[in-house]
Amino acid sequence: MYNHLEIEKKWQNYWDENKSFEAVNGSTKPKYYILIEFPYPSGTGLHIGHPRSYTALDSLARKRRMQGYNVLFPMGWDAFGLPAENYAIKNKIHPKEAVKENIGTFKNQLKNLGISFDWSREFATTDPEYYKWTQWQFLKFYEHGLAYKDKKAINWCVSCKVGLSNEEVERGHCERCGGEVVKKEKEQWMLKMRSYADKLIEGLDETDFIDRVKTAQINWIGKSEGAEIKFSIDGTNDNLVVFTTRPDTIYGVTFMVIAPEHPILEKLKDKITNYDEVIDYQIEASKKSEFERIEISKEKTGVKLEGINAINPITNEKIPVYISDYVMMGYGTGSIMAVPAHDGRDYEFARKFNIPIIEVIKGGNIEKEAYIGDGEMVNSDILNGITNKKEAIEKINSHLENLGIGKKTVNYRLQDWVFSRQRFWGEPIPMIYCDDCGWVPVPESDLPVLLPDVAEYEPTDNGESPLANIPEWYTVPCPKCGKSARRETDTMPNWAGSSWYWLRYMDPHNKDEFVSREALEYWGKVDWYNGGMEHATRHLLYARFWHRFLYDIGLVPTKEPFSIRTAHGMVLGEDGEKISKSKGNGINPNEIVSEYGADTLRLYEMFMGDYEIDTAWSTNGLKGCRRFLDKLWRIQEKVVDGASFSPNLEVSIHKTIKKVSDDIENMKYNTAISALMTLLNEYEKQNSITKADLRVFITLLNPIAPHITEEINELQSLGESLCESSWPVHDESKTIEDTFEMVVQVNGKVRGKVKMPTNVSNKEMEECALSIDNIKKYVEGKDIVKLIVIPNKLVNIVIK
RNA sequence: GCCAGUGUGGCGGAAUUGGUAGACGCGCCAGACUCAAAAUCUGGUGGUGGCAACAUCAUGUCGGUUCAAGUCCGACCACUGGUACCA
Repeated sequence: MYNHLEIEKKWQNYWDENKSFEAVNGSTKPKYYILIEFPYPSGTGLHIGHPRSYTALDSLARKRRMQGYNVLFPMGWDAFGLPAENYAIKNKIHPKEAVKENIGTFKNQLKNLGISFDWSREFATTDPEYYKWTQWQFLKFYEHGLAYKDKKAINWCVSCKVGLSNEEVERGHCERCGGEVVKKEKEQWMLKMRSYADKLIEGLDETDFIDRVKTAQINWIGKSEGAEIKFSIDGTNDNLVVFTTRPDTIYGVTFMVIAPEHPILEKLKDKITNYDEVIDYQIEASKKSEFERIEISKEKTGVKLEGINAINPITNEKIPVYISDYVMMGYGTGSIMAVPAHDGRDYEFARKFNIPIIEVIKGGNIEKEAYIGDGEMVNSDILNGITNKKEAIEKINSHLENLGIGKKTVNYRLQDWVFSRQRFWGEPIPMIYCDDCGWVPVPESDLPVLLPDVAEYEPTDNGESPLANIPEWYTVPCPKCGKSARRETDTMPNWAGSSWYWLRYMDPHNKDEFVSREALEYWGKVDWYNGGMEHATRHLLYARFWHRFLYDIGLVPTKEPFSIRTAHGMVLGEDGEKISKSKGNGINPNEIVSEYGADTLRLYEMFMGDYEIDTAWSTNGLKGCRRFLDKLWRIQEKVVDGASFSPNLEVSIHKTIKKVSDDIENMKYNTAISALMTLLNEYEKQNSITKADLRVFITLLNPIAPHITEEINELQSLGESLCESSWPVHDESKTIEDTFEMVVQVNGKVRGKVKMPTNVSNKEMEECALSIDNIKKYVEGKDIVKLIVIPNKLVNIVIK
């Protein structure tokens, strides 16, 4: 048994005092930038899941340093956000006080884990010196026309009283509080992320993100190619433009549907004879929350617009127009051409409202259901007889284009980023509204726009930010004309500060620029970025958009911010369930560290399973890891002088160097550790081991269990401290055993095993295989059809 | 519905990418040490049959390819996460 409390503190102090992990800008060593998502410093401290990703990337950082890299492995705090604000409301203290306290707790916990962060670069997104530059970058978006204010029906969380982006809504509920989300018309600052949709898709080619992250992003952006087609309204000059991915089915259009909120209704109200009914339906639809619209209304509802008809531009037939909430204003054009024969929703609607159904693709039975498969085109004039969908679409597209009634277009699921939050604890949006000049940006020299020190942080009931209650804060002279004007009182979303933080780490104390050009050029891309899967369509998308914009305006030298992106699995409770307060299945990292030591916790979290996959916590498993470290501690009794490996350990050592080196690169820490366990078991069987044997072992283990390995290194005087040593390199020729166990199969079943010298000829293997008693038993009296020999592995005898 | 992931002993999980299924760890059983316990050490440990050698079954299910399949192909089932009247 060793005293982990003493040893771990000792080495943590050593690293601090020696600045062992500080990165140097402009060093001649090759650079390597490792990043983990900085945490939100909550009041409850570190979660047992945090050390999993932190240790993994810490191990990589420590290995890279030993491999001679100038490693940047920074840490900071994503400290704006609702929890701090809610805490402040409850306890009547300024959120910045709560944040300060929580950061202290977190930092202390991280230090106790021995994570090799470069603390000299630490900052929080709530530091005015930092958010000054977040505001500055917002002004750049504004300057380049990518930030605009618009009145839009946005997602509104009823209980937080705050607008949310699409990315923040989960199944119709607020992702933070779980409260109901409704649509609400509100003036919002928006960032034109949609115009970056293609760049965000293409940019993925320049990254090494794991596939499931790439797929999640591509799906979220939701690119869909199709056509816009103009349908005129009979007897008017008005048109309805629809978006469709299947223009080839246009001959099957028997009605149109428009969203209840569609602006054309207002325009046509004099022609619509049942306008009262329309209004009733609109009111009904607006009362439904997004959630209800999806979950409850399986049954199609709608109202026919009496008194008007649309004209199918290709057949010139009159078709009815309906409003229905199954068509959304927010996607496409808010109106569709309905092809009931070949679309499930249109089919349902047509059945309910007794609308004719025209088959245009052969292959299904339209009496029973809509047919969505491929087939021969029928009832389609110029398209008749075509069986290839692509061909049909191309033909009709060019036909429509020639007639001037349609054109190819692309639609995206991705929306512009709703960038306003009606909250106190966020970066103030640096804009001023003047009655005469309109929106005027705050001059750069006036940045940062600081948050005021006040006592009340409650949002107002009319949906305004708490800042709207503070006239002495928001009343300012217009920067343009000097007249009294009003600051924007909304603040930025929580995602703003995390959309460029990796850049600031490169040059965190710069007072003149958000980051210097030299630092940007030197550090380039983040080489390896790790974070949770839950951020694949949120933070990671915002961050890439933001960075790409900075690239486009020449502020950063790389198109994409991150090269490798990995995602860790969650640590589940001992019961296999997601850890939550209500289940009471939480594990306190502080207790684990003080009882078993940081090395044990680190080792266990790396050993518990595949890094990418969720795994249940097991205190017994943890104890097993401590047992391994105790064994390592005891192995010191066997050490004798010796500068080379023990001859009977040499092969195992070289194999282990290779295995551990490869496994760390591939995030397969669990098998790296099991290889080390196997090697230690071998060491234990020896009467003595050399200093070289021990030194290489603790060097390989050091990235994962840095404290105990440094201590043993010092106690046994094995060499300079491990954090200043080099990573061992294996000798391939020494990884080969001189014997192997030959497996002998008969018809693919293992029937015998025998030890053979490595690299014997195929012939010798065959002969030896056939001489085994148990094999003879099977082979006797049978014909040998084939003999398959895999050198240094097996012989398979195929008999008949 | 669609997209992604997962499915292997009592448990967490391995399997060199088509070549000994179950590495390593946990748990359990037996033994050693001890007055005793803990700790530690040694041995055993997928099921079934057998004293044993060995045989046989076994990687969610069913089928296929192959000398050989956890791994490849085809159908399906279950769970988890994401997403959704997306036209």
